[in-house]
Amino acid sequence: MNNYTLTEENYLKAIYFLSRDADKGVSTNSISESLETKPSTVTEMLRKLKEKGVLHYKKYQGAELTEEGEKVAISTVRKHRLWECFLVDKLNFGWEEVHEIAEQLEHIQSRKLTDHLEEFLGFPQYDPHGDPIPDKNGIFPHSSNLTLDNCKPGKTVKVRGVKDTAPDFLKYIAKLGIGLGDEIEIIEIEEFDRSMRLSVHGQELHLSSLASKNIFVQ
Amino acid sequence: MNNYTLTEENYLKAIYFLSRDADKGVSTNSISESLETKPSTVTEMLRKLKEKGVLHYKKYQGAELTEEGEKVAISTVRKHRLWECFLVDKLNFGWEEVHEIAEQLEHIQSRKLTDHLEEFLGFPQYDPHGDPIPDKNGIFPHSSNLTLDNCKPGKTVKVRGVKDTAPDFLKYIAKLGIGLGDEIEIIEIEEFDRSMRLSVHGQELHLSSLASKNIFVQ
DNA sequence: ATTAATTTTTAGGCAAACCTAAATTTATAT
DNA sequence: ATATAAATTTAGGTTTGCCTAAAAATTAAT
Repeated sequence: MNNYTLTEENYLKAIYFLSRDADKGVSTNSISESLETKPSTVTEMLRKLKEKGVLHYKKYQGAELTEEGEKVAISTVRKHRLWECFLVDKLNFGWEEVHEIAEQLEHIQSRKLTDHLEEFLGFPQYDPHGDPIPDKNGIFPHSSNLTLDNCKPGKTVKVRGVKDTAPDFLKYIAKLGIGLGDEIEIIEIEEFDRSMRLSVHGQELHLSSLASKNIFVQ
Repeated sequence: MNNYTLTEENYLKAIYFLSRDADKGVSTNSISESLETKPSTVTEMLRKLKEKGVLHYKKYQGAELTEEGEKVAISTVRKHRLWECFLVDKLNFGWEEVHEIAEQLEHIQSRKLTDHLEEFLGFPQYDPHGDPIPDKNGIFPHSSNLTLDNCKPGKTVKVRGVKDTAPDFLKYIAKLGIGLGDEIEIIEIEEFDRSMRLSVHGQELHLSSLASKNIFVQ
């Protein structure tokens, strides 16, 4: 998880954010725009990062992070947001002036530093801009409002929790084979009732919008 | 004063410290040793830094910082030591494990960050190793302000005076064999009461934190 | 004062990240 | 279906900071 250059971390972070919107591979051009480098530079970097095993990449097909790549990206996001908390809560910066400084601080390498900082700040769950802060295992606070019904077809998401913990509901989704940490692929959304066709563990199933609104995902 | 790369800052810092010992120009070899790079690399860098106006340099004559170069070096030292205070005082790091992290943090560029951090820490004058912290104008605290209780195990310091000159106290330390100009080596600091085990004239002795706070050292 | 040893510099290269310009592939429009 | 446009990749360069090996200057030793 260590041993990535500042530049590599920035590429991984950019791809991480871009892949939330576009649900195919992230395009060379979009990365180039986001990082303000030329597309040719991005191509070169993608080949290198693929070699390193942090992303999947095929010529002209765009990039997608591997698990390792996502770990690095999330760790960088975590550091960025914790430092923003520090700057605003402890050093009295305005929330609008901390981004640039946090861009530098997010690359400081010391796991222990990050964890101690988090403790010192009282384990904040959101940064001054309201963005969620992943914990040391890369888990985002699940009250982040992203529920399954907000996801688009084609997306694959991870179950992070449920809003209403009524036993009946828990039993219901358990029966369907949906549990914490499971990967759900959204195949289709029925327009008239917002119900969903999903794939979980290779099994296809159907979920009402009442249920999907109650499942927190990431 | 801005716009120096991480590497440049490290060269300037190294030359700054080396020039305290050697009072001629700082030699290529000593810099090379200090930074663990090859002498040829140093030569190249010296030419570049001379161009930038941060040091004087003539072939085979060694280097000396200009006023601007010293400013940059001192600013870097200031940042390093403030961050060390932060890590030890706020994040509960041990004083012996903070150097490496501070080496990274010292290169974060934001004047405002440094000054806010200093204020947040309560304008400390010495870092956890007992080294003086220059203020925002690059002025070091006069060393007569350093008291023994601010020094760390392993350090050897010289007695420069006492804060409170009550006769009882003077008699007390005289009895222990501590006098003006004496060299004191700090062997160990007892965590719970900040009392110290010292070595003076090869003799080992024990001193309360009340006493150590009253002794000026250098 | 020469020679030997040491220090420093020069010369030529390498890797990381960037660039421009040209070629190629994919997507779009008639 | 073909032509055009857009996106992407390839090819060849640049700068920063590092390296090794060889040459030159300085310092030390007889």
